[in-house]
Amino acid sequence: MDNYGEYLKALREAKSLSLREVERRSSVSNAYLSQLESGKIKQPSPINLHKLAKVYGVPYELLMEKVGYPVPEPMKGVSNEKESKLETRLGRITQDEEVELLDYLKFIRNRRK
Amino acid sequence: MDNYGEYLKALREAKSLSLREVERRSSVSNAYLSQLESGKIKQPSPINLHKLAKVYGVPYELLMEKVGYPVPEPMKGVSNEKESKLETRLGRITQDEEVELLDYLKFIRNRRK
DNA sequence: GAGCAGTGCTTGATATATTTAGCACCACTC
DNA sequence: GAGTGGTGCTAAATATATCAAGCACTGCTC
Repeated sequence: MDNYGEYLKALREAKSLSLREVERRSSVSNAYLSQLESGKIKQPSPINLHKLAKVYGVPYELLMEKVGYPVPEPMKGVSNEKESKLETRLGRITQDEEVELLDYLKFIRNRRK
Repeated sequence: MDNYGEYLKALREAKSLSLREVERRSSVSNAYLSQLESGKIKQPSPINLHKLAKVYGVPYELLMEKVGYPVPEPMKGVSNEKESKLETRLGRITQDEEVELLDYLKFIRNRRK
């Protein structure tokens, strides 16, 4: 519910895309994208979130959650549980998972200014 | 995509609830409910859909789907685990980063099901 | 340095979501 | 049969989402 705008901006910058490039790929106007990123839009349409999720390569549900929309139950347990060591706790991860983790880590690190 | 309004109306009538009773239970105005049921609203907020799903006892995802919103797709290629040394690829990660990555991985894995 | 294409951003216009206030129509009770 | 209180529904008002147009700024090329 807080700052999903900053999140979107970080995603875009992590991929080095301009607002107009995202507009081309998602059919969401650059003007609107700018407003999204600066926190001027409270409840964007799930349809647009879905388009952006595709362009940025992040799960649609994650964007929904960031915006503050309810997310289907099976995915509710995103947040908390006790974990310890990375390798031991993760076990083996798939190629796809690794790609996503790397993307996400890049996002985490770009987040701090 | 067509007439989710009729569906909502059928749900309400199946429970023998009046518009105002649903308003009481969901905090969605009876006026708006009426418009929803008569097909005058194209894209209701997921938040309201979630409220109604609760009142009517149907899965939130179903309402989302009926309205025409994208619903989370089960991950397509869970594909073969190509082993990798995660740490060597990620480099050194901080404790905070690790926590976030673990949460995110949990999210990824909960997503498909 | 004029021209041009790209950048993020704002503004005004239009569409749509949602609510408040109120209608007209039923019951039922006194 | 006037007076309640319930029903679905609508109109007007407000809020918000979204886009088209355009601004001011940059960097590049001739």
